[in-house]
Amino acid sequence: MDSSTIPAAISDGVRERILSAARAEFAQCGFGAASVRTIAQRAETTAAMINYYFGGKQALYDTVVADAQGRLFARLAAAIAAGGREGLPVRLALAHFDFLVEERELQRLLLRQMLDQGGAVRERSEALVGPLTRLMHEHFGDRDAARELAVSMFGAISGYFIYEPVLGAFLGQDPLSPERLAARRRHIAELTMLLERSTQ
Amino acid sequence: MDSSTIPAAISDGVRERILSAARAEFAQCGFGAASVRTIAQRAETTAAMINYYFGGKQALYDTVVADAQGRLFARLAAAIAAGGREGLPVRLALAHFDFLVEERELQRLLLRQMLDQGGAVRERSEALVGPLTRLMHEHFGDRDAARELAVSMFGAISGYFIYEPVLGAFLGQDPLSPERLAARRRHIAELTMLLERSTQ
DNA sequence: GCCCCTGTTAAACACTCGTTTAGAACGGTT
DNA sequence: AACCGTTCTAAACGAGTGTTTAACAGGGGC
Repeated sequence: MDSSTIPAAISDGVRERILSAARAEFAQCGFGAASVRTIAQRAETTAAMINYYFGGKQALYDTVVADAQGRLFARLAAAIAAGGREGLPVRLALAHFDFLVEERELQRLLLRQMLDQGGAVRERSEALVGPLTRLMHEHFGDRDAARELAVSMFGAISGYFIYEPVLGAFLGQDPLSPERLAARRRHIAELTMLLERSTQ
Repeated sequence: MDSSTIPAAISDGVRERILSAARAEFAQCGFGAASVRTIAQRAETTAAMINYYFGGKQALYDTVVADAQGRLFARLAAAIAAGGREGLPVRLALAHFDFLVEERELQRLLLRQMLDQGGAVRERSEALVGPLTRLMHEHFGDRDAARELAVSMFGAISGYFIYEPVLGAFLGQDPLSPERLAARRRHIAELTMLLERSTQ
């Protein structure tokens, strides 16, 4: 919610306002249910401006999604580049976790993209997953067990946020409170180290 | 895809045809992007029949979602009721895994529901999560570590299917092939036992 | 002065949406 | 026979969809 109003007031470039409004709206409603008029209203413009700057609803969506994918990948790449072999799994896991905490909007966006256009994601995923996979192989080899564990860790990390609406009843407290997030972060780090040891 | 055509041919009750067409369409497109006319076409009827039998698009959606939630919960409850304390975590994990393998459509449906109407899910989750949580507490006590691990396991299991479009590039093979699914199932069981031991 | 280009607006376009309505067909009851 | 409720169809309704269009400002170059 903040990300559509506050940045809109700071930078008053129409293109940027549309982009951040679209990010919020697409994340909230998905591509099909989002309306260009609503996006324009959030960006304090008219719908025609969206076509003027981006060429159409689909092109705007593609821009927003590519941007989000790039941001997530940059975060993970930075975690890999940060240090040596030591503690890399924990760095990767925590980078993913922190990304999801700070950019919950982008997670919704990318999740929806996976649900809506799984096929399109499959085609483009080579460019995104390829480099990350290669870097992982440099560090861990290409053992099946390591790959399997990596999938489990990514699922465990993002699952906490995906199932957040249901976790309140399960955990007995707000899953997104600072204390809860800190506890979850510790758990993720410990779990990663435990699993790392188990493959050695 | 099959679930909309084959069952429609078997049972030719209009109400049932609409239900299974709606399940497929809502899972594929989400509530907002799905169209009652498309659903009617899949069910070989007219859109007016949807209002005649269900009262409207929203009511049809609610029916479909409640049915899906009930099916998932029944599966998990059966896994809990199946035996004693011994091996319960593994039974629960594998029940969840098998549910997702057999009913991928329902997973998409419930995932979308969580994304689209997180608030509504939060309200209704007590009825769904409550009994399951109570049963878990009977078996594991209400230690924080056990709850945290349960969340991780649910995430790891469902994450495999959520990220399926991307996993092909990461794993180097079709994530949904029978051999791959069998390997993943073994991994889930081993992982669950490993984590169970770690909390004792 | 005039002209061109960029940014912006409001109106209109054709279309789809969910829902409502009037009426027809049908089987069963009286 | 006439009547009834149920099931279904086809058409229409108003609202909202993405996109296009024509007109309009305003600044810089000639």
